[in-house]
Order: sequence, then structure tokens, then C-alpha cells
Amino acid sequence: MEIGKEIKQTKFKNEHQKMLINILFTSGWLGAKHNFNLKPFGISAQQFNILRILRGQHPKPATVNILIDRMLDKNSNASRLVEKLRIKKLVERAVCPEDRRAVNVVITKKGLDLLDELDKMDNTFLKDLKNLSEKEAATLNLLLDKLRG
Amino acid sequence: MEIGKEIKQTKFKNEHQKMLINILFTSGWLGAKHNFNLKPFGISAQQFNILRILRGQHPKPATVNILIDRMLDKNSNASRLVEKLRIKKLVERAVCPEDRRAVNVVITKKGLDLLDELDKMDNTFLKDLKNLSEKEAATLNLLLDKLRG
DNA sequence: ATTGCTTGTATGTATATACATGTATTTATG
DNA sequence: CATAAATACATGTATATACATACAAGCAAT
Repeated sequence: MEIGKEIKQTKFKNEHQKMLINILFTSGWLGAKHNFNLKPFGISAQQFNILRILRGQHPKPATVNILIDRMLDKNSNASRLVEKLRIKKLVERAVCPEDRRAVNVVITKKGLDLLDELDKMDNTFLKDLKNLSEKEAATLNLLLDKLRG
Repeated sequence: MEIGKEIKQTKFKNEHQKMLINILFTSGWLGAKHNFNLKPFGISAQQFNILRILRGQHPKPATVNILIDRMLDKNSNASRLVEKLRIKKLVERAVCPEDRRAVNVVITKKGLDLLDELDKMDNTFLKDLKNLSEKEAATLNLLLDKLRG
């Protein structure tokens, strides 16, 4: 649905202003879907993000710094998120022996199993996005990349 | 910059998965810029959103319900946001005489003046998005609209 | 008018986020 | 080597958000 109808705003200054609102709105829309899907599994989108980064590294550990660097939302508090995940036994933490300021974080078996389950959900989630063809999705990706410069 | 490099994730299952991450990431990027611009004016993005809706209605009042309906982030707590704005004297509230459950919210002169100032800022903000041409922005808008179905 | 249902808004609470500051460790510099 | 600066992370605090619940006003049927 056209963004103007969606938020009942009839006129925009130009396509760029409309685009700004469109991206923010669409992201909120997607984010809500995302959180809804994750809810039954007891983790937030940011926690999910961290688990995926850790799986990408597995079995190598990642420091908190690496996590911040790769997270979608840089402003999230990686320390606290890791602690939440640790309480749920989805990750383990250990002071890095080479640099005792740093903390090595590793995903656990339980964490990997959770991601496996979520991968199945992910497929049904992505199916929701099939209003766009593979080609259109690729175009959208190019435009977003270009937008960010 | 390509989203993969941005978050150091080398492989994606397909363009749709990449797109999902790309939209969420780009939105976070834009949202941060947006908040940063609003910061000096002492209002949040959601509060700004409400003020703009009210300006669109001006001088007609909007009920809280209308605000929720038109807001970008439906989950925000419109009641509380309105109260924050009222404390700053940017809006006024009055129980609706026709339906005493409802609350009429109107933007004040001070609120309108603030928006005027922000409009100038907005131009410089939009300039940041000029990596895309008007035509590309229009394509992006079409794709996002189509994505949401 | 009474009852029960819906609607519009407010509030309580738990969690999340943003930002500043604190603390330990390492690295750099004289 | 001593000290200052930088780094990695943790924590305090204020604010924001999500969701459930509460509550008053209106509505509909009897």
C-alpha cells in the first residue's frame, strides 16, 4: 500500500522526504513482525542478532567489541544483551587470556539449537516478503546500499 | 556501502534475507540521524511525528485515536507522548464535548514555530539522502510500498 | 433504567535503549 | 620504569517502549 495512504498523509515535499518516511515506517512494520516471531522463543531482535553473529564465528569466540561492530543496532548495549543471553544459557563468557580487558563470548549448544529452530521460522517470515521478486529485492538492496553512501 | 560489508556478514541465503537485514539496518541508520537532528530541539522522533500530524490537521484538533492511527510507530504510547508535548507547551488538550471519552489535541503557536524551525533543518537532513536521484527515490518508494503488500 | 459490551484513553510494570561515567587493563611516551 | 592515554567493558540513570490492565463514557438491547 502506498505510504501516503498508510499514514494518511496526502502530500510530501518530494520523493526524498517520502522515502525517508517510507523507510522508517517499513522498518517499524518489519521490526514488529520480527519481534512477534521471536517472542515465543523468549529473545529480542537484538539478542537474535548477537546469536547469529556468534554462530557465524563458531567455534571461534567473539569479543563484545566485535559484536558491537557487527550489530544492526550499534546503540544497543552489547554487554547487557550478552548477560541476558548468558542467563538463558545461550552463550558463555570468559575473560580473554591474551587481553584481560576483553571478554570472549561463545554460543552454546543450546544457542545453536535455538537458532536451528528459528531458521525454520525465518523461512516462513521471508515468505511474507515475497511480494517482491528476487530481482526487485536485489534492486531494493542496491538502492539502500547506495542511499547510505 | 554494501550491507554485507557494513555488518561484516559475507553470505546471505537470498536477496530477500539480505533485504530484510538491509531495511532494518538502514532504518536504524536513518533513525539515529533523525534523532540526532531533533536532539537540540528537545523532542523525540515520535513527538515530532505527532506535531506534524497535528500541523496537518490545524486548526482542527485530533483525538489520541487519530494520532495513533497516523503515527509511524503504532506501538508508541500516544497518551504519554501528548502529555510530554503538553508539558513543553507545544500542544493543548481538552476533553471532547461531543464524546467525553475522547481528547482533542491541538498544536500551539509555540509548536508551529518549532516545526517551522525544524523544516529548515529537515532540508539539510534530506540533502544527506541525495545519494539517490529523485527517480531512484521514487523507485525505492514503489518497492517499499509493494513489499508491504 | 439496567445490563452488558465496546470504545477512547490512561496508567502500571517490566524491559529496552541512550548516554554518561566508572574501572580495569593495555599501550604509548618520556 | 613511571605515568598518561587509549581501550574494552560494565554500570547508573533517565527516558522510551511494549503490553497488560484499568476505568470512565457511550451504546445497544431489553
